[in-house]
Amino acid sequence: MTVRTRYAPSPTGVPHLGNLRTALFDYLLARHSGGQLILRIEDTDQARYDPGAVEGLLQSLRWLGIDWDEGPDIGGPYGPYVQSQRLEHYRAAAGRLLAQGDAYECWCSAERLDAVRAEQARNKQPPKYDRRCRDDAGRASARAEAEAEGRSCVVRFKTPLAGEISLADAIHGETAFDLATIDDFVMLKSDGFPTYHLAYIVDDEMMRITHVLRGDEWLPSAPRHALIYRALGITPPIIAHVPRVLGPDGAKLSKRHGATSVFEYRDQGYLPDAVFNFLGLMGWSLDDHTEILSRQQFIEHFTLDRIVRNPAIFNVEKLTWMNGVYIRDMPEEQLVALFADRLERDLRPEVARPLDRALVARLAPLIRERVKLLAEVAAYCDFFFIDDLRYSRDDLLGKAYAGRAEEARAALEAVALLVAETAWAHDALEAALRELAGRLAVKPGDLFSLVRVAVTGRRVTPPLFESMEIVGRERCLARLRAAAKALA
RNA sequence: GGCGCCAUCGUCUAGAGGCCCAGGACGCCGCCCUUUCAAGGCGGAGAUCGCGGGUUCGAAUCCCGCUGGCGCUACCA
Repeated sequence: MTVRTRYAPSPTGVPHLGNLRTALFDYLLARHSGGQLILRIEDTDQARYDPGAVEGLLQSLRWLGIDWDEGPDIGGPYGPYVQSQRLEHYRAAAGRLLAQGDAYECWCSAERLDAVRAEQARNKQPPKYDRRCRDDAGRASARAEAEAEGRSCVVRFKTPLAGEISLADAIHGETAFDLATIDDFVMLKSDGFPTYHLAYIVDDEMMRITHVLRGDEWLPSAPRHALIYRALGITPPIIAHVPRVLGPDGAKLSKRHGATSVFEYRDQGYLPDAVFNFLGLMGWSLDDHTEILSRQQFIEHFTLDRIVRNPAIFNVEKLTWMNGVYIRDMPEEQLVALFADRLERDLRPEVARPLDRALVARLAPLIRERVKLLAEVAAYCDFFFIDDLRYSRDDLLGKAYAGRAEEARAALEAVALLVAETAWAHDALEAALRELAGRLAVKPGDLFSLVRVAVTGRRVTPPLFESMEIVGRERCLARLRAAAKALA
């Protein structure tokens, strides 16, 4: 039997990292076993429906490099893959359940339901539907009221009043639930749309899904699902309730923890490979030491039994570290393209575009091991592109030359003289400046710092002499003289 | 209130009775390298394996209880 997994998000907002992690697991499981990943849109909540969300969902998956075999955009043999287009199937299933006596119509008003729950809460009772419509008499009177008010009904499952139902979970094992604690839950809403419980079961069955991965917040509803499977005569798929991804304070990941959408990470310059790797390790591990895994390795090794049970707290610092690893390990050519694109976006507007790729290619090796986020690139190398450097007098003088502007000015003049005549190679430049430092009786590092700011406008830069070599003699000279002049 | 899930360094995790007075990674601290910053190398601090009982010659690993955190308890998913 081929494995068929599905990722079935609700289009209710921006794609969330936690959800994406589940999608990643679905993808990995499918690819590991040579099966298929199905994408299905669960838009059964008309109130929360966000029309732009589907496109965002698709984009975020594509960005992460997760591809699917059937879905709303590409179709497939079991379509449509959007639940709002499959209402007839849910109605048919509900009809069957009704006919079998496993469900009943409930005509109670929302107001009555609220009142019942409020009363239960006052009495410290578990809030549950009081089953007024479960028997014919109650239903008839409720129906009369409803029809007088022009309301329609919902369809509820007729949960057995007593007994137990047990269910198997691929991660949590077997759990038994007391049926007495389970409500007569709604399967079909009054607007004709199904609830999640009915819809996913009908679809998974029709779409031949073999493995269901979902957040473990669904675990408490699983016995309801077991009831539906049984009543419909469906053999349940393998179900795995995966632990969730939480914010740093242990609460549900939300905007106040910083970025929750993949797009924000993408825009900051996190690489899809790094995010993929990082997410793949949230709740799953290969062994006791492997941190960096390629997509292929993930696919090769991913199995359900190595998913942990406890929730994972999202740790951006580790993601950032990992991103740095990916930047350092990336093929040169690819990195240059990435840097160039990013620079074209981040550099001051007066810098002419497109950028000189050959120049980017020269500077890339100088900064690649310093950059953890693409967003940092410009700060490391903007001086290669900009001549109008902006720095303060204090920055220029630094600690070493603080209060000794005249000495600094003289030193810069001397450097300029050397720079004008030294062979244009970083090692020659370094040798010359070291020698000058000796003559000036200053520490080489102090002199270099002065020159660094004069030439780059920054106190933190790639290696100075390699940078100067790339900036070029004339531009270096101009910058040194400008700095000296500023100190005069 | 009811039901359920979870519980190893701050964080991600390894661990499926002896290999563990608990290993790796991020982060943190120190040293080395060094023109700044990184990267890299070396070293360190950091978990009485939530607590209490069992079972066992022996428990992070099995059982029970407790505590804590979280989730569900909607005509949301």
